[in-house]
Amino acid sequence: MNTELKDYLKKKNLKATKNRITILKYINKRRDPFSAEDINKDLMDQNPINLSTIYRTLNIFLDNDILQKVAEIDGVLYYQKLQENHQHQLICTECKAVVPIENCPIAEWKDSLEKMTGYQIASHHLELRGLCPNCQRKK
Amino acid sequence: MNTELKDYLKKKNLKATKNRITILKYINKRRDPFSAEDINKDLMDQNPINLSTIYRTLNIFLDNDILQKVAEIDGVLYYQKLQENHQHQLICTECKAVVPIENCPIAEWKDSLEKMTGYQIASHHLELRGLCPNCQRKK
DNA sequence: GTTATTGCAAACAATTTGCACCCAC
DNA sequence: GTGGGTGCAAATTGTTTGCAATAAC
Repeated sequence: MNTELKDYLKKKNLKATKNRITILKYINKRRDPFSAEDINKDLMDQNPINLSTIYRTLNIFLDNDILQKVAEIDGVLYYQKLQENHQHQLICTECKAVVPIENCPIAEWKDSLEKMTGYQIASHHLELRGLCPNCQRKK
Repeated sequence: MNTELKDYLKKKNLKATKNRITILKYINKRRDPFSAEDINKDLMDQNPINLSTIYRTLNIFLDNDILQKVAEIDGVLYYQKLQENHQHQLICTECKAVVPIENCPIAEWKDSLEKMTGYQIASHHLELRGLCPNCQRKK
């Protein structure tokens, strides 16, 4: 049972505990960013896991390139499964729904920006905010 | 003394207190993003101001379009004087030097993104990171 | 059996808040 | 003089940590 996930963790030199497998499953299922609190609430009924354990597991998953931080909003960290391809977030300011954006115009802009500034640009972080179609209707 | 700053605050319907003028001066001088703690440390010698007061003042300045939040890093909020024209930050990962970037490719991209997603995009936040010319030489 | 992981409670750090005093108007 | 601004201490909130019990190997 869950042999695949167990092997995945072991390949990363992580002990395959019940909690880690539960959290890993959760991460794999969710397409949008989530917080530690989200995990805690969503697993409460089936597999309650202590908040400290969730935080510790998230940090271990970050270190092992399973997860990535995608935002920090009002003092809350949001995570997402590490994406192979570069992507950004479009967040609804009302309901907090998130749309991942795949194509990004920054790449093409990078060269000219490096020439202008002399900087050697290594990475960037882009967050867009607005109203989702649903919340527009409610206004 | 400081008549200009006093009038500026009064025009915004804010009482022109000593603390507010001191903080306003600080904000006007600084070109790069700063935290509440930065203000506290930098004013410690000349004009010590209580941290609560600094936080309260920053929030009032945010509400009155004097300030803007520019980042939230490791649980710390960073602010900057509200810029008339839209701008972003290019931050050196070594020495933390900041170059403000005036032109931004997102504006042109906005329309097509709104069509694609149905979102009504209100704002965006872009942060670029890399090595400044100085720190490149040192490597 | 050994060592890493877990749950619990306590610690932490940034920010906010309640309250009595004080200053700008 | 009055009401908003301030300092102080205490509360709050998300996250981290110390420690004893436990589970993975």
